[in-house]
Amino acid sequence: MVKYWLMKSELDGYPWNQLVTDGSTHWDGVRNYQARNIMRDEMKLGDLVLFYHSNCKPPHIAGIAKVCKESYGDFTSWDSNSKYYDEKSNPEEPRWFMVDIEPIIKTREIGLPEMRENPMLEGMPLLRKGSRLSVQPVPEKYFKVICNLSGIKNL
DNA sequence: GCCAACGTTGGC
DNA sequence: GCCAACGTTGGC
Repeated sequence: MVKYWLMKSELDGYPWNQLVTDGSTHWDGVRNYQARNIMRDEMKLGDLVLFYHSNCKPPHIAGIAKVCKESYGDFTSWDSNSKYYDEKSNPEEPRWFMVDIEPIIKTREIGLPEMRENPMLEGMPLLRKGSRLSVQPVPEKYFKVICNLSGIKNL
């Protein structure tokens, strides 16, 4: 059973185009337990991911990606040179986890204001006040709406 | 740059 | 286990 997710990336940090250039990437640097638990326990091979650009005007969905490797320890967490270093994490007992994703298809840029205005998206976790989770679930119905807004028929 | 909404830390 | 202080996220 395929599940759906949304991952936030800053436009000037790791944008969609970079993911396309790289072919796939490991989602390192998540240091929030809720987001970690989702990656560690729930994201499975083949799950689909809305790739969201934050910290830009307007914030928007940029593309759809797919989980191409399930969770493993975030190696930046035991790299003392990394800005994501955490002394309490190590390869034997990783405290932080990541998954790999690969790009599937670019969407139309669907801005946050447009999404807020769309009654079909009412209740989507991303649109909740104070929603800060960088990795979050997307109920299937909302994912379908996003696809429709982009003219994407079959994935 | 502001600030609301969280999440984390640490004293008690 | 409570909660004040502090830090971060991220829209605006």
